[in-house]
Amino acid sequence: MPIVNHPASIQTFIQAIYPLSENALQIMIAQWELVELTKGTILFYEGKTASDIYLIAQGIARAFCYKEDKELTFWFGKEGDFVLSYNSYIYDKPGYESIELLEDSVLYTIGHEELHALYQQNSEIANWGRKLAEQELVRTEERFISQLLQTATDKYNALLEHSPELLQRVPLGHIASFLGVTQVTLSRIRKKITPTPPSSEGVS
Amino acid sequence: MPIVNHPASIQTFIQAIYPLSENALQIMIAQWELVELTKGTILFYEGKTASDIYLIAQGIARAFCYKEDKELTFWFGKEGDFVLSYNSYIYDKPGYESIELLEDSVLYTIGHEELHALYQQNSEIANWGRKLAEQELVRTEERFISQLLQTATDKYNALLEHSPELLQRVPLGHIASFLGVTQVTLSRIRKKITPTPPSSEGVS
DNA sequence: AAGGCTTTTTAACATTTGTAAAATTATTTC
DNA sequence: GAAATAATTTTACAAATGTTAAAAAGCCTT
Repeated sequence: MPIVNHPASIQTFIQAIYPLSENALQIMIAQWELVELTKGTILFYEGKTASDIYLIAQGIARAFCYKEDKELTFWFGKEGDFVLSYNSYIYDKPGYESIELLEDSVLYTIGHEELHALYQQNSEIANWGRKLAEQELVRTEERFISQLLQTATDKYNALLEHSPELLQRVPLGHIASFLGVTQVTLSRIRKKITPTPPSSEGVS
Repeated sequence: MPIVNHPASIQTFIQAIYPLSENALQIMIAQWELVELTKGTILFYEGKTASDIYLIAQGIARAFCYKEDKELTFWFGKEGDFVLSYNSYIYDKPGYESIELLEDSVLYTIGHEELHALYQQNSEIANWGRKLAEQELVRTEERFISQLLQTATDKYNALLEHSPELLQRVPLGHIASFLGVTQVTLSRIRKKITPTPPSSEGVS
């Protein structure tokens, strides 16, 4: 049984970054390949140099690195997100993070060389690549700022509001490290927010 | 008296991002304008929408935002760095930060519209813009990761090693907030690192 | 070089978060 | 549906950092 019946088409995801003409779009999508990968698959290994880029059509992924021997999750990607190790890709050097699928997933993929060739050959696609990097930059900067400005409680509430489904799909240990606290602290936060889980009796 | 006698030329700074052909380079630099601005000048105001981009030829700047009523410095720029509020520029919305010159400075500047027009008209410049965003992304991501992985002591030592001049040019209050701690904590860190400032007597 | 301003350090205390281990709750597997 | 496994919460204590205020050191300016 396929993981999804009707994943959003790759066109939709690509056009969401920066609109391309029909011609540029066709050149672009011809280079992407559909793959289905299972939960637990590592898309990118720490210490390796990036070679492939992914686009998530269905599924969820996380990027993490190690502090001492604890895993630190610092990024989640879901449908419509592009997956690559920018630090490895830009400087063509070993990356410091691993990227793992947290669900059975459907992805589109393209090699770095192929994408780079498209950037050189088509100026619309070059501008598409600029927009992708710019959007990713702003997302990263906003996370960085929120790390500075917001308490873990603030950030947990923001998650509750903007990505409630993430809390359903991802173990709390990963969420805690994403918020920059231990799981114990996250538990304390959750307890404060839901003061006493109301007993089911007496609730109409 | 000019602030500098021989600032590095704009060509050098632009080519450092991504090499342009002589033709593209000329198109590019024709649009940039030289300005001298004094210490304390605000290049970008929180709440405003970005309109100009700067390149620092000589000087130093910081980006900061407010947490309650304390200033939080989260970025420093020096010679060769480009200055813009990406979050405001990308989505054409009010930015959350202000950017201030910490020294009398020499800068090159261009309007967003002009640069955007160059991206559309010249594919080399579009790829230049992609590279700029990608490099900025990696810098931001690396700072974000170091915030997660490193203690304030680690980060201070890294500053000492990689940007010792920054510590000379910038007040410690700004450095402390850049490292994500209070100035009191930074003082404690410095005390540990330089256990007892050796008295000048007896030192040959 | 004396006074006034700013920057940096120190002190004492309160608060928060981390650590490690146990207890509880959910989920899976047979 | 009982046992086994994994995930989450709780507890008690230790360690690190923040807060507020005062002291010390640096620096301009006259």
